[in-house]
Amino acid sequence: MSNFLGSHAINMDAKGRLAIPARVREELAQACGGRIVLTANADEERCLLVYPEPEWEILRPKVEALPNMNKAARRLQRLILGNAAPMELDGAGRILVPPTLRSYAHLEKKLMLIGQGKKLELWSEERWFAWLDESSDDDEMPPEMEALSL
Amino acid sequence: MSNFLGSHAINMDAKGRLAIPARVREELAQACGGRIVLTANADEERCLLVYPEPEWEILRPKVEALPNMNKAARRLQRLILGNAAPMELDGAGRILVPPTLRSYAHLEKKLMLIGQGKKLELWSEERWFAWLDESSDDDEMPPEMEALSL
DNA sequence: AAAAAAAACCACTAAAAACCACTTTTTCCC
DNA sequence: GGGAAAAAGTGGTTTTTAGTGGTTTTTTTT
Repeated sequence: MSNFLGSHAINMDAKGRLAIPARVREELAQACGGRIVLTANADEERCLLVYPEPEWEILRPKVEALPNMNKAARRLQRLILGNAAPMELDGAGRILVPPTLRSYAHLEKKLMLIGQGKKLELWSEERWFAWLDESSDDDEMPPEMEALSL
Repeated sequence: MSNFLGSHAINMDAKGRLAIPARVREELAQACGGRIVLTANADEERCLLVYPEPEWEILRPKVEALPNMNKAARRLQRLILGNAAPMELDGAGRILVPPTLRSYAHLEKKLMLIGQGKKLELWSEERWFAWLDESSDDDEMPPEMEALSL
């Protein structure tokens, strides 16, 4: 199973194409033959999520099965399913980010690609660094997190 | 079974015709030979729902069978059944949205078609983006959702 | 029967996707 | 450490396909 780590600065060209860094490209080739699904992140951080297709196919049914008379569940479904874009890397190892996703995550030229284990996150560089600077206003931790010893 | 994903910007012409994006058109052709049912969404979001006919025929009896001494159930029935419009794509892959549904969902020229798994949602572009910007005022999550790891 | 509206058909324009070539950076070997 | 070769990243061009708009024919209504 894929295990994405580290962060990479990348540039998007005028057509919305972005070259996946070679290291990541190799991992993607192995995990899914370059077949990925790009979608919106559901929480308040406006970034995109990059799933290898097999990973996405684990997540998708869970999201579709949520009880959608519930408002929070509907929102998650609309964001995750409603923004999902399956795609393949082109001959030069690039992907074309659809305009709707580009504007959702406020992507301009300079981007950051962040490894997150089974998936990757794609941020506007500006927003990534702004987020890093945010005070981690002490939110409630789930018990699994309380028990961690880093 | 059909599995609609992603969002598409589309324009409705002066006659109320709207061209289904080619990707979606292919999925519809496969799922139902282009035979769909268009109806109103029942929750507070004023959008339309697009069902492939087989999918609709699974849903319809369930809605009809609801115990309609209940006010919420009656409302659901009136909206879903009372607005349902079966139709087929025309030769150019377009559908003609009935005027009543057009006004229900406040559809003007610019629309968004949102994949939601077994169905699609059709929004006024303006309303879709307004909804995206809404704060996800922390509604109660169903337990299935609490347990998700995206 | 005529006129108007709706539906089906056809043609043109624009945008997206695939292809190709060049430049820059990195790595390996001398 | 320098040079050469290979790989990676970037940009442009061409071809195909999708979207848009107009026209004609058929049906319905007055």
